[in-house]
Amino acid sequence: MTDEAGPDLRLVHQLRAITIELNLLGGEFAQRNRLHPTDLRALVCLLDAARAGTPATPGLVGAQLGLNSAGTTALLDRLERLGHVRRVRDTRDRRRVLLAVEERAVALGQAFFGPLISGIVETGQDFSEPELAAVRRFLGAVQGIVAEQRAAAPERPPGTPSPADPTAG
Amino acid sequence: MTDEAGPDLRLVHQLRAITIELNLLGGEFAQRNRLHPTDLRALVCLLDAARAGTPATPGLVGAQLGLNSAGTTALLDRLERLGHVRRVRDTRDRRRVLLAVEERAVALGQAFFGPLISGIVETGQDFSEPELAAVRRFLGAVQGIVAEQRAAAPERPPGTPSPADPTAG
DNA sequence: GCATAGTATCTCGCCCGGCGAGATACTCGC
DNA sequence: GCGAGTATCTCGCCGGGCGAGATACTATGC
Repeated sequence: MTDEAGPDLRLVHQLRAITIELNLLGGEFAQRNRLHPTDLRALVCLLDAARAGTPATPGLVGAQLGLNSAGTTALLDRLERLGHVRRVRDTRDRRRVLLAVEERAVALGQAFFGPLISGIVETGQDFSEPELAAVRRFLGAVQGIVAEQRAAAPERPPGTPSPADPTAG
Repeated sequence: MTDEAGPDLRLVHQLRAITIELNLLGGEFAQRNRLHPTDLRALVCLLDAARAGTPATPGLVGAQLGLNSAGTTALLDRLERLGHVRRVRDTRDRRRVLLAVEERAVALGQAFFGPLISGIVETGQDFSEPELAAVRRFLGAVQGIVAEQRAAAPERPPGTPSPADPTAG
C-alpha cells in the first residue's frame, strides 16, 4: 500500500494536520467563549478591518464570510448581544451601519492568537535566515496552489449530477 | 501601529492565509458535491481509516469529528443516502456497525486532494533537501504549538463568566 | 441457562445558524 | 420631488447538531 507512489507526502500531511488542528482549536475556543465558529471568523475579520483602518460594515463582513444579508444580520445580533461589537449608524450615509469593535473582542482575539503568534515567532528563532526564507517561499507557493485550486473550475467527480448552480459564486 | 512590535509576522500571516483558503476551498468543494463541510471531513476521516486498514465505525468517526451519537447517525445517514458509504453489521460483535467506503467517496477524495497534493509535491522540487528539511522542521514545530494550545487550559479573556462546562471535552 | 452490567448504535424532540424573499430606510441623479 | 439603486433588517423555513432515552447486543457472575 505504501510502496507504490512514493513521492514525499510528509509536507502534505503536516500541512493537513496543522489545518485540522487549527480548526479544532478555533472551534473549541469559540465554544468556550459562547460563540459559533462563524462568530469567531467574523471577529477576526472585524479585527483585521480595524487594524487596517477600514471601517467594517455588515455588508463587508457578510461578503467576506460568504453569508447572505439575513445571516449577516443574525450574526451581528449575536456579536452585539455578547458585547463584542456595536452598531453605529454612519452619519454620512445613513443607510450604512458601521461596526465598532469593543474592547472585549480585541481581548478575545489576543487570547486566541496571542499564544499562537508568540509561539510561532519564538520557533522562528531556532531557524537561520536562509531557512526562514525557504519556509516563507514554500508557504507562499502553497498559498498560490490553494488559491489556484479555488479559482479553478469545479472539476466534479464522476457520476455527479450538475448541482444546478448557474450563479455558483 | 505597525512600527512598534516588529517581530516577523509574515510566517504567521501566511499560515493563517493558507488555513483560511483551505477551509474555503473545502467548503466550496463540499457544496459543489452536495455535502456539508462536516460530511467532507467525515469522508477524509473514513478514507484515512481505510488506508490505515482500521475498520471505521460510527463511534470512531463521531469521536474524531467531535459529534455526539445522534449527530453521527445523522451524518452517516446523509453519507449513505449519497452513496459514499455503506453500513455493514460486524458479524463478530453485532452491536457494531462497520463503515464500508464506496468507490465514489474515494473518487471524491482524490478529486479534492489530488490537485493539492500534486501541486505541493511539485513545489517541493523547487527546493533543496536542506530547505525541505527546514520546512518540515518548521511545520512540525507549528504543529506542536497548535497541539499545545489545544491541550492548554481554557485561558478565558477578562470578564467572561464561566461557561459552566465541567465536562468540557 | 439467566440476570446484571456495560457498550454501540439509533430514535425523538428541540435549538439555532443560515437561506430566500421581501420590507424598510436611505442616497443619488434627473 | 420622483424613480432607481443600495444597505440593512424582518419573516418563514430548512436542516445540522445536541441531550435524553430506547434498543440491541456482548461479557460476566451465579
